[in-house]
Amino acid sequence: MPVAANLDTDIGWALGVIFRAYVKATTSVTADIPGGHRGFQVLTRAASNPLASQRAIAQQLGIDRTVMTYLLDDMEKAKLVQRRADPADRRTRHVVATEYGLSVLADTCERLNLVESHILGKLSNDDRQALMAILPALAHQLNELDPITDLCEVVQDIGAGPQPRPD
Amino acid sequence: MPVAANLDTDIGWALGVIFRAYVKATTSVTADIPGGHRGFQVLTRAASNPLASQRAIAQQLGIDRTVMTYLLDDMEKAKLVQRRADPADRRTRHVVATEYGLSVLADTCERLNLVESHILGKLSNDDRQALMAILPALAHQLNELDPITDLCEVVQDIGAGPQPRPD
DNA sequence: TATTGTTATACTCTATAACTATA
DNA sequence: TATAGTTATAGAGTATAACAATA
Repeated sequence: MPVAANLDTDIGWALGVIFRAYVKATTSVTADIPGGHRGFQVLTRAASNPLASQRAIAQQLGIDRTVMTYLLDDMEKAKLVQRRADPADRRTRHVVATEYGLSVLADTCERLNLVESHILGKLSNDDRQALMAILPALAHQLNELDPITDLCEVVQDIGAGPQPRPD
Repeated sequence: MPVAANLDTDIGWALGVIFRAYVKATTSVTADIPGGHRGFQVLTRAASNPLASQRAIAQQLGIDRTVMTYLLDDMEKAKLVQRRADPADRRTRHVVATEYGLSVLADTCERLNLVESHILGKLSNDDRQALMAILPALAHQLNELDPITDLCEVVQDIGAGPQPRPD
């Protein structure tokens, strides 16, 4: 029986390897920020939109709202951001970056670009530019296309499923 | 102060979103296999190379060797693979897929391709083909380029680091 | 002594639900 | 009633070190 799967065509494997490598490589770069690369992303959102609520940031970044609470607690302790009650709806809190947070962000960005260059290192210029264009576009699509969860329905129509386990 | 970082150019964010979407979407597809998509990858390696040792598979897949032990315990209980002592070096164990394991693998592959198509759904044909070529190539490079760990040295040369925290 | 694999421990993430305060 | 945020708990995943067997 020939096996169709090999690692060269397994996108999941490739994504995992690349993502892990990215996280590993950026760990030292984002060491100043609680939560590492995730804290960095929160800081980015807070800096680019001072009216962003916890919930909005969490949704955009795929972070659970309960995790967001802990993360922001740490980031506030580190003086990177501040929570401010929205006067219009006192349930929601805006996350705003402090001056110090902005300086850390700028510094981190600079070093992050170096790491990204290193990660994408041996790709040709064409390939690199293609990736830098396609990856964010795809991510945006997936982020808006919310219910990725239920692919089982799509998939269960194709056949009888695997053979019963020999017990 | 203009902020250089925005999410559109943040490869880390894009990778995270895409990887999480992939894992989420494949969870139901790989439900037959202990460890989900990771168990699937182990099964793939075992099927494509019956002489692959635990250590070799773990290294290739970026799985800790202690995790590999638990994972293989579960996969053996599920009758998907067997451990066989290498006659040449009795410390190492080969991981071989069972007949049942191969059938589960084939079935899973089929459904996985559907999920991948769905994930890459709205990309143009050109973009999809570009991704399917670049991603695995990059992953291979990163996997061989072992010491991704120490980018701090590269990075620490560029400047004084962030400003001191205001206390 | 070095390596493969196993076991045990602790630590970090994450998911879930219950709770508050607002609307 | 529904929503934003918080808190507490339990579970999964992960890292670490100590250990046995073999080289």
